[in-house]
Amino acid sequence: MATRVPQERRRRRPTRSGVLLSEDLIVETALRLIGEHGPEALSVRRLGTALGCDPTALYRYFHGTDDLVLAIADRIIGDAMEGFVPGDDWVASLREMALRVRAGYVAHPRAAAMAAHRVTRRKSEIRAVETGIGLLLSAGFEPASAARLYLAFIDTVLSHAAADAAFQALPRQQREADHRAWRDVYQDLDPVAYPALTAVRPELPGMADSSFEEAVDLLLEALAARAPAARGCGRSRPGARR
Amino acid sequence: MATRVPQERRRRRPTRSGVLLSEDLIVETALRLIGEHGPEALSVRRLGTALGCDPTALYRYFHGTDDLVLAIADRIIGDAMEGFVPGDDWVASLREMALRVRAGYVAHPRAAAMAAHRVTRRKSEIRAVETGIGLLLSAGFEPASAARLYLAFIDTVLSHAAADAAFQALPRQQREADHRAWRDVYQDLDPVAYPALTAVRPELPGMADSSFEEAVDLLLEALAARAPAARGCGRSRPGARR
DNA sequence: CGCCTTACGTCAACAGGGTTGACCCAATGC
DNA sequence: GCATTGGGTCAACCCTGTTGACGTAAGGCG
Repeated sequence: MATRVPQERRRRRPTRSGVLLSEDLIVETALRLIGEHGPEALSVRRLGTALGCDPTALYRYFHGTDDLVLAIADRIIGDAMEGFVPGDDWVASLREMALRVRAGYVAHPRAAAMAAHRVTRRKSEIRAVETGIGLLLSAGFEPASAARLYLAFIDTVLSHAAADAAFQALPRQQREADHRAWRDVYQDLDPVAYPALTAVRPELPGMADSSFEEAVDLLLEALAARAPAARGCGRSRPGARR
Repeated sequence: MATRVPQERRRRRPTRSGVLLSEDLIVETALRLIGEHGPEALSVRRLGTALGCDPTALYRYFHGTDDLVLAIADRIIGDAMEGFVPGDDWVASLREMALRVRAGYVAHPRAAAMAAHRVTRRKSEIRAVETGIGLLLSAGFEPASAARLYLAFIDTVLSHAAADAAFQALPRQQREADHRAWRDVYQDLDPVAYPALTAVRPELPGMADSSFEEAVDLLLEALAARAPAARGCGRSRPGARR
């Protein structure tokens, strides 16, 4: 099979059910499908029926599942960052970027779980990188530091977001089991063998919650502390948790 | 099918090829299989043939794929943390924990990619949590802070490790394409539309590398800065990158 | 020592997945 | 209006996890 996907103009023909396929329509349908019928709903075959076309028609638009996934990922990034304009405060701006990306991923857990660690090399991703590195440059970092630190920042954001998304993407049963684990298993431990866990026992149920914001805040504190145009050292926590 | 998995003693019978199955043997074989034949090699059926038994025999030992995955994950944690003893320097100790966990995950990419975000609720995981929280308590944090910050720390470590593992787990073709993206796509951008990216252009090929250590160092800096028994504010970078 | 129970290895089958090559119609360029 | 060929369709292949039924041999017990 020649999986040649010309992205020039195309010579589209209405599908059996009358729909005109397009890259955008496919990606949108994929996201809708995931949103409506849960994380497991994304498969070439189901996507085909949802679009009212033969599943294999998709191979005319994407080289394969992977290609489709990258397109979906870039769409999520684009939607999440839509309307975002970086403000004067670079720390606050990075923080908002982080929250937006995470929200976008959690809204599409299954897709995010597949795509979060990839390089989409598409429009929206490139724009986001441009914005982020721009913010660090505006903070006074050298180009080399800016690139390196942006990578550390965005990787943390993306991987945390992916973790949250992966958790959302679990079948309800497993999700609840993981959640209960902190209440159940970790509650009945031998105090002698596990003194630290015993000391923090009341806090353990909270371990099931996401640590996303705390992690981002810690990271931004460290960045602010390292910034040439420093924002001070001790007290620059950009936001309180909970 | 009654997926009842008694973990008491069992009444084992040699398999058709003469092997005596056991939970440990299955987990070890799974890890070996992944290590030898690549990330795609882990499937119930292949695991069955590797063990010299019918694939469905595994269901006598694990409730399903998920259960098996959790067992594998805990084994990885256990192997990675084997022989680790926390030292006097809590920052250095946390740093070593991070590096060990990451090394363990990257060594078993496919398994890690499936399991990194789960709560195994098994022996090795519990021991690791005990150690980590103990370190933060020893640093002088209140129990509530210790639990919360440990969560932020370990989630960052785990999700970064998972990201690295997920990348390793990609088919070679996709892995190389993602890697090349930073050299190719991101090199030929319009300087007017993308000033920041143009400013850091020489640094972009490095974006393909892992930012794990940088992120961990940033996080540990922030933790050290927040610690009651402070290690000082500005200059506590626990390790230099590269 | 030998029976009975039942754990557990095996087998066949099902539903779903991605991907392919062949087929052929109709939209487009000339 | 004709030739070209993009692209929608169909059938088929091989993979996956999971199940219920089946029977054999291991272990407890008399």
